[in-house]
Amino acid sequence: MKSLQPENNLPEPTKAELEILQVLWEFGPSTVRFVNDKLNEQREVNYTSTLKQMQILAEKGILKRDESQMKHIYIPVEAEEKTKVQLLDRFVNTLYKGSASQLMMQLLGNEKTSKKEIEEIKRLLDSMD
Amino acid sequence: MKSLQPENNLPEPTKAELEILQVLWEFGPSTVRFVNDKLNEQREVNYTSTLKQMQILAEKGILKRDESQMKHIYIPVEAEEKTKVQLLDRFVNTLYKGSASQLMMQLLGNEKTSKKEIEEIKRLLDSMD
DNA sequence: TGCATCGTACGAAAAATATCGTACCTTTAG
DNA sequence: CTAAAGGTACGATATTTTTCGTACGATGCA
Repeated sequence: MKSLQPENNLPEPTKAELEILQVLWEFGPSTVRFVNDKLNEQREVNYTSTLKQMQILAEKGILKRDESQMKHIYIPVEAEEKTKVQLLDRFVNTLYKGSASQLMMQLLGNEKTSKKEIEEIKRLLDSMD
Repeated sequence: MKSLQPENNLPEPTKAELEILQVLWEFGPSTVRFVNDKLNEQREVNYTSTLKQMQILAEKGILKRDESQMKHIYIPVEAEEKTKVQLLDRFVNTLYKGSASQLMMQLLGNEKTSKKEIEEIKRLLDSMD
């Protein structure tokens, strides 16, 4: 049986894994309890489910953990930026054959992208010269 | 057991499903045979696997098919743009809390985004006024 | 000390995805 | 007409991802 997973580098985080990463990015290194509480603000999840996920993430090398305390602290191995860049890169490649400007066009054409956002982007570009 | 799938609208195409959609977008309505051949240029897939996927896509309402011939022709229901916009939207929301400009910053900061791409983007923005 | 509370470990079930084998129908070349 | 080639249908199996139940160790405190 063939695999769809990209053989290359680090494994792509799954949806549930991303949810957890987001919490860690936003609030910094945390315990399972903390992450699970945050998740439950959005949807019901069992504590042990979150625990398991975070253990898996640790196995995969996406998180590391500090076991010196009884309450283990989990920490993302890679910085938020790096992981996001990686995901973005894959996204652009998959959907836009690597063309960032094509992606841009859709962002700009999207009504949900506000005038304010567009202004922000322009300012960014200008400041790059 | 809880579901991670967004309850809202149309189901998000999976990886394997996206592969198929890309072929249809690029080459227009096609037979399973054609799509499968294209896929096999990239990786080994059994004909019946592709067939099954496309049937599932049809069930989900993502593809429709013309059965008037023996060789069924599959056609994407939604236009390429619409589907991509939807995926992009979800992507921005998930990773950047809906901030398009934040996504932009990463695109621009990414070394893989060439000077040429950046120029292209600038031209785009200017032509929007 | 005894027990409620809060933690981790871990196997296994459930769900979602992806792949394939086999049956069987149609078309076509000979 | 018949066999080979090529098509669809569809259940079964694999794989991956997600969730949960149960066991059991630490801690805190009456």
